[in-house]
This record gives sequence, structure tokens and C-alpha cells, in this order.
Amino acid sequence: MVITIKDVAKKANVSISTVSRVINDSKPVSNEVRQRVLKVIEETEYTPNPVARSLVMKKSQLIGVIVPDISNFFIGEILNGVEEIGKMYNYDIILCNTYGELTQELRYLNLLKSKQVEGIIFMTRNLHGKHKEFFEASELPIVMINRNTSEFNIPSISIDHYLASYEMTNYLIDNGHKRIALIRSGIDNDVFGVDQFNGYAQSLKEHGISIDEKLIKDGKSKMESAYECVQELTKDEAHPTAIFATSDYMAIGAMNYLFDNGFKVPEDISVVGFNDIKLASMYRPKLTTIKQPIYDIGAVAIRFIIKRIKGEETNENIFILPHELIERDSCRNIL
Amino acid sequence: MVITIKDVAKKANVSISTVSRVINDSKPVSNEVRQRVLKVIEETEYTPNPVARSLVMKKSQLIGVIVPDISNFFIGEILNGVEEIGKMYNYDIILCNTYGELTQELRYLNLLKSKQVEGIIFMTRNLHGKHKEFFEASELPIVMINRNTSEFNIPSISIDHYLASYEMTNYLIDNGHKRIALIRSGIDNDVFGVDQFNGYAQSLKEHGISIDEKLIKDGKSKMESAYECVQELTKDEAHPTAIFATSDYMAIGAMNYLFDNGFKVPEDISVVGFNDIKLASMYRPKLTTIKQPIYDIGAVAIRFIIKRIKGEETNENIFILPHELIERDSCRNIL
DNA sequence: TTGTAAGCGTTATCAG
DNA sequence: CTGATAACGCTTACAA
Repeated sequence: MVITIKDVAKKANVSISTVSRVINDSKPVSNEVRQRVLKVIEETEYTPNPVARSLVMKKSQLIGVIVPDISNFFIGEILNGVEEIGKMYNYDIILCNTYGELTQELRYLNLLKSKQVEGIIFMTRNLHGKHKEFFEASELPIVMINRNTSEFNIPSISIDHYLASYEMTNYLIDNGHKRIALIRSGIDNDVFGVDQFNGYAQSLKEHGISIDEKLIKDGKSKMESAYECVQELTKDEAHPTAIFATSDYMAIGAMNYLFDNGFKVPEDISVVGFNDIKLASMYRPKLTTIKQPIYDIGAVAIRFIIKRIKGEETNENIFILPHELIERDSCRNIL
Repeated sequence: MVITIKDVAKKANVSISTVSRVINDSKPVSNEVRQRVLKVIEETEYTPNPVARSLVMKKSQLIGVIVPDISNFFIGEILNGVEEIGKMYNYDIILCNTYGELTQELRYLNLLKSKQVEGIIFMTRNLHGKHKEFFEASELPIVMINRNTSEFNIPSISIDHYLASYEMTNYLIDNGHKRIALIRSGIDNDVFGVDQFNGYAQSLKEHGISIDEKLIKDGKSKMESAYECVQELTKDEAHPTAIFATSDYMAIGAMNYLFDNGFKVPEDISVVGFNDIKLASMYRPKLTTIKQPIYDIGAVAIRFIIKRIKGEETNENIFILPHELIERDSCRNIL
């Protein structure tokens, strides 16, 4: 039989309000009584029923997390950060997997709200007007991850994709590469494909290299797609000497194509990635890439939500976390 | 303002019990009234408050999932199955990450229970007496994944590790290998290291090959550890011609060591794995491995839990799912 | 077929 | 400092 606040009150010979006070220390209780209650609580192993508590407090200590694919490496690591920090503040996370489908996303958004979650961390491939409607209608604290939300005015967390791409392109050029292919992960407005392209273009420009449209591909953030992109890229004799894929997944796809077709990385063609998922250092050759602070992204996201829940005003809404270029073995100096 | 059953009742000019009846269709309601209520519900976009419902029903439509590491590839895929099937039956999953620490596991087990979850899917690296105590004390439906629970009498789901290892070893032998190293993922009782070894040993025995203790290593289920194992394995000239790692992670670790030290896979040494995580076909050379139905494992787990919740008796407790040997490029026929 | 009212386990208001 | 008691939003006997 599960024991309730009533039982504790009875055993301790006090009213339930008193018990409530000691467990929340919300109001003064005489030390003597407090001790008595505490003792009973210990003896009975009483734990307050969070559901009842939620009902009256209208809070659930639950934070909803909506992701397109749990089994994605990048997302898994983010989730680690979210979960760990969440637990520190006594929040549980309830997880929703959408496979990137809008209807699912909308459904979960509403579901989570009705479940009384106190905030939502939202990852999607495409930001949609319907999402915005929801965000505006609900007062729930919400934060997005790795999405360009400036025009939507939704809090978000990411790194500076423009700068990172700029630096990576510089790095490639410094290593003697001039014909540098770019495989972007998406060209929607809310995604950083544009920023990535701009960083790449800026670097090229500064080095007096003109942009060759034939070297720009859209890999749709998929390995298979990147695989095909590289196929096209290497059709001609005059193939690029370096391939910059804006996700590690795509970089792996690229390297796989090269491997499968007799090219050597980095001897024949250099490949660099973006994100530094665990896979990047598991693959051989180890991938040179831009390290995103993935765990931290999750951690910052949930911290932000918790702050908002507590009503603390946060003066910033768009968080830009630091990145780093990690030099490994997939890029060759051809000077 | 959020609208409640009371509001609906008022607007529809009925009692709240009637509203309750139509939303649950628990008791007969005249068609006329039902339509009226339904209309109001639609207009007001009313959704029942699940927290209040949980309180009275003592159910939460929540299933707890405890895992050692969300960002692990194997676990991520399982989670996909769990989540997807769960949602079909209207269950949400609340996720807990333990990093394999016993205290965390115990804490979460209790936390989940107090949160009124209706069942628990539990993944751990080591099964402990304390776990068992909890399972026995609570009436919660519980299922474990990939753990040998026979002596604990806890429902569990896995493949037949003995048979799979036996088949894989046969395969290696059929390909001409005689000096076959085994890197096991763990040798605790509750883990399948023993079964894996037995399958391996049985195959060797049937082929008249005697076991060489020096070829048996414990990779502790870690890439790094496997890396070191292979270092030892290749110290001598008379190194094995094939390495059977009982997890893909370890197989990758093994291949990485070989790559880093000038061995070619599979030309110099063959490597095979176990699990068939996504990584297995992303890596080059593509890994020959035992395919576990990972998604299905998650799906079966949650189905089992849901059945139990509904009080349906399940005649079996230990589920053995089918596996398959996937031939790819990391093993060479040396005949 | 419908309504009334009790109760789920808490917190919070208000007297004392 | 402490204790009744209302309320949170819902389900479910029990009556009508």
C-alpha cells in the first residue's frame, strides 16, 4: 500500500498542512514538530505524490524534448546534456520523436502542452508558420537548437556557422586547396546552409578565388545524398582537391564514395566535415572537422528553459556557442 | 485561459459527468446530448487534463525508460522503436540516463515509480541484487533488454547470443580461418559474454580446433579497450587471421588499431562484429556482423509492457528475437 | 440516460 | 506556529 500525506499526518499527530509545510519548508514549523514529522516520513519512506502536486501547482517538473530522430548521433549527444542538467534541477524529460514530419511535430507540441510540461526544447528540420503560431499562442518557454530563428524571434542555440565555415575554408586554402567543393546540408531559410555558403564564399573571395557553381552541392544532410554529390563531383578529370561537407554525416558519405571508387583520402582528395560527432574520430582516416560543443548545446538549452520557468528574465535569446577547428587526418597539405 | 471539463459542461448545459462520459465513452449518452457536447468540445478546443486524470485513475500514460547512455548508437535505435510503438498506444516515454551507475539507476527506478509511470524498460550494464529488490517490491511491469535475466526471473528481450556466436564462428572457419581471436564485451553473469564464448568454443570444437586462451580477450564493450586488445593480439608474428568482436563498437576499435598500424582489413586480418548498428555499414570496409533486430527489440519491449499494463497475461517472459549474419567486406576467404 | 457528490493527494488561504 | 478547509480537474459510484 502506498502511503500518503494523510498517513504521515496521522502517525505524527499533526495536520496534513503541517506535514506539507515541513516537506516544502514553506512556512515556519516548530522544531519539535518538524523532527517528529521528519521521523515519521523516514520510517514510512513516504514520498509526495508528484501527480497530485502537479495538479494543484499546475507544474509537472517535466520538460518536453522534440527531436526528429533519437538515433541520430548528433542528437543523442545533445540529449545527454539535456538530461543531465535537467536532472540536476529535478526536471524529467519526456521525449518525442517526429521523423521530421510536421504533423507529428504539431501533434507533440500540443500533447506536451496538455501534459503540463513546463517548457519545450524543439529540434526540427524545417521551421514552419504553424510552429510559430503554436509558440505565440502558448506561454511555454521554448528554445530551438541549431536553427536560424532570427526572423521568427524564437530563442535558439547554435554556433556561428558563418564564421566556422569561413575558418574551415581558410584552413583548406592555407593547405593549398583552390578547387574546393562545398556540400551543404540544407538551403532552407531557417537552416544555416546560407550562412555556411556565405562563410565559404567570403573566404574564397578574400583569397581571390572565384566561385565555381559546379562545386556547390546540396547534400540534404544525408549520407546517401552526399555520396551521390561526390559521384558528380568526381566525374570530370578536373575534380576538386578538397571537399567541405557541412555535416560529418555527409563527410563520411563523401569519404565512402571515394573509398568505394578507388580514391584515397587525403592523398587524392581531402575531405573535411562539420559538427565533430563521435563518429568523426572513429572513422578512418579521422575526420578534420569543426567541433560543435554538442553536449553544451543541450546543457545550455535546458538551462535556458529552466531559467525561464523560474521567471528569470534572460537578456539574450540567441545563444552563440564557441566552435573549434579540429585538425585530424582527412585533409592534406598540397603545397 | 485554459478550459476545463466544467466549462464544457456549462456551455453544453449538461453535468460534468456527462461530459466525462462522452470523452471516455464509458457509459451510454443519448445521441442528442453527445452531439451537443462534442460540438462544444470542438469549439472550445478542450482537451482533458491528463494530470487530473492520472490522479484519480492512478495511471499516467507514461512509461519510464532507463538507459546507460542515450548517445550510444545501439540504444538510440532501440529508443526509436520504443518511442514509436509507445505513441501508437498513447504512451509517452520519460527518459533517464544513468551512465551505468548503480546509485543513479536506483534513484531513477524510485523516481519513476513515484512519478506514477505504468511500466519500466530497463537497460543496465550490470544487474544487481538491489535492482531485483526493487523489481520484487514494486508491482510495476518491467522488462530488461539484452541482459541474461534467467536467474533473476525478470522478463527480458534479446537474441540468442550463443547461437549467433556459434554461427559467426562457423562462418569464419568456413572461410578458412583457424586462428580466431574473440573479443568479448563483458563477462558478468547477467551479460551474454558467457554465451558468446560458448558458441565460439562449440564451433571450434566441432571443427577440431583447440581453444587458445591467448586469443580470448575481454574488450569491456569499449572501443578503446578493443583497440588495446588488438595491440596485444598482434604483438607476435603468429597473430590471428580473424578477430571476432562481440560488439560492432569493439570491431571498429579493432579495425582502427589495425588501420593505424599498417594492417589491412580484410587482406591481412579479417574482423567481424556483432549487433549491426548503423555504423557497421558506414565504416569502410563495411563490417561483416550479426544483425540484431534493434528497432524490434525496442518495439517488443514496449509492447510487452503495454500488455502487462492492460493485465493481459503473457505466457512467455524471455523473448528471443531472430538474428542474421550479414556478410559485408571485412572478412576475407583465405582458403 | 442523466446529475450529484465523493474522492484522488497535494498546496494554499484563512482563522485561530 | 498550527489546523480546517477549499481548490486543482477529473472519474465514478450512487441516486434519480
